[in-house]
Amino acid sequence: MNNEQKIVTRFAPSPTGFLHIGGIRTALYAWAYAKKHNGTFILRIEDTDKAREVEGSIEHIIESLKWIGIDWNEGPDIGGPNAPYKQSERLESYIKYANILIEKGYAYADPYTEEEVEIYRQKAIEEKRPFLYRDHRKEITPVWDGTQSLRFKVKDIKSYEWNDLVRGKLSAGQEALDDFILIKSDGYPTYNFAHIIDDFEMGVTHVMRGDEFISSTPKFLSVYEALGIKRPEYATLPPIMGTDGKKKLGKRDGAKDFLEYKKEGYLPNAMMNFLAFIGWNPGIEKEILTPEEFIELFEISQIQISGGGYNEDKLDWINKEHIKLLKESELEKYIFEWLPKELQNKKIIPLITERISKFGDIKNMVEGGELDFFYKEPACQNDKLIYKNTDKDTIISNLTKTLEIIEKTNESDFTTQNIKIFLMEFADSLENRGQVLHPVRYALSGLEKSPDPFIIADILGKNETIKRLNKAISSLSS
RNA sequence: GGCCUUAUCGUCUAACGGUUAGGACAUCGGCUUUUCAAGCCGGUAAUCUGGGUUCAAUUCCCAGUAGGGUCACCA
Repeated sequence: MNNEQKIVTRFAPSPTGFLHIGGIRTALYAWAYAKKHNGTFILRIEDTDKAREVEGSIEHIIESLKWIGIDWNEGPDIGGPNAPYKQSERLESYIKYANILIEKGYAYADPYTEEEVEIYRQKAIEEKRPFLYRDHRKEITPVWDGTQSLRFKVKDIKSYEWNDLVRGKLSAGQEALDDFILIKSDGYPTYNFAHIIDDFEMGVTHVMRGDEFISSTPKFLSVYEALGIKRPEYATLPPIMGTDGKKKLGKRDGAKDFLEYKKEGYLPNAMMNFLAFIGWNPGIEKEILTPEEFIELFEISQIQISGGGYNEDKLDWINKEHIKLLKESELEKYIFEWLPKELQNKKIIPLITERISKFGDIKNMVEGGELDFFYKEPACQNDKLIYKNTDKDTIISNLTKTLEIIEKTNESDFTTQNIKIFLMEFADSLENRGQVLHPVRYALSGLEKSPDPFIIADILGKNETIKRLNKAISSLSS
């Protein structure tokens, strides 16, 4: 039954800075597809543009992928049977295939300087027509000595039609075919050439890529034909649009470093879940998926065609749902990472998990200052201690009674549950519970909107609770 | 401008010729309630326009419109 080919996918970023969600999503799909089919997932670094290279990018990229939980079978950090995994270290391969193309008459040294070509290009732009280098071919070209750029020679100018796993039939006009550069004058290959050679040598079977590559596919196809090698399957992913829903998301228009999400306190599994659904949908109603469930459900045929924006509200919701999925120990670890030392108390965990969606992410929640009162004594205003139209003396009396209840409670019985039972018993004896619960809550938190008084008292502890109640009583009495 | 490509609630989407066009997020209302949040229940809300094809179009075809991509010694 298992005579199908081994699936090999890759993610091939260039080290020109950070990765944003678009890049991570491409990696995610390629990874999930390989995982699902027990295939191989390769991380390859496309560092052929030394001018744009940003130091530290590779480490940053690796950190981003690892954080969300994407791992690879072969890569620059771990090696593998097809090493090396940086294009800058694979130059001999490109030269080898470049020479084959020269021999076959499919490549020639560029007789023009960059400036000369640029003049032709500008003219084409002014005349609002596509620029085609092949319109300016020279009869005689120099022998390639590695100092000029090497161009591919299109012999058969035709329209191409090919099948895409996501989009189905795709096509391109003859204008998409041109004598493009294979090897730059600095000796490095262009993406257009290098990725073909690498994918071939590494045995890549499926390429997940953005729609910006549709137009250049005829160029790739013509190289495959010239070399007489088989191309991988293409799966074109839908673009991720910016929050405005219009322009495609890119670094220039504010796409953020993927690691920012880590800094804001999103869970990696939530991010994976969120990203998985931008451009893919399993067609079932379940929307909260663990990585294992995602891999199991993932199908290329269910990748979306049209582009979609992303919705940070939905990310917050997904994150909240994933928080619910955490085991107690994981939850504690996750939350404590974000809390100042003074707040690292097990009792605060339920309070945080139930209120996190108000803030979206945990970083916002902590920095929002809503938890500050736990370790900073609040400043209470007398009039705000009063519940509705209750008279002041009743409030004082209720606070005093509460104080007695608290003082009577043993240290060992001082739990959220017990405090609630004791206080509610008293509150229920009044005409309105708010006449005690409101002033107590405000006295303890100093906030008009806060968690309930029972859990606050529990977290504060008996002594601090007594202290704050006393303060409120004396403030009202004076 | 040429070429390529896309189009369902505000947003992300389901539907693969026949459905009261389904779900989720957001929003609105109700319940609960000491406030906020959470939770539960319910509501509003969509097939871009115009032509075909068909007994029947969200679905297939064509055009228009609007978006996106591409036309680098960037990937």
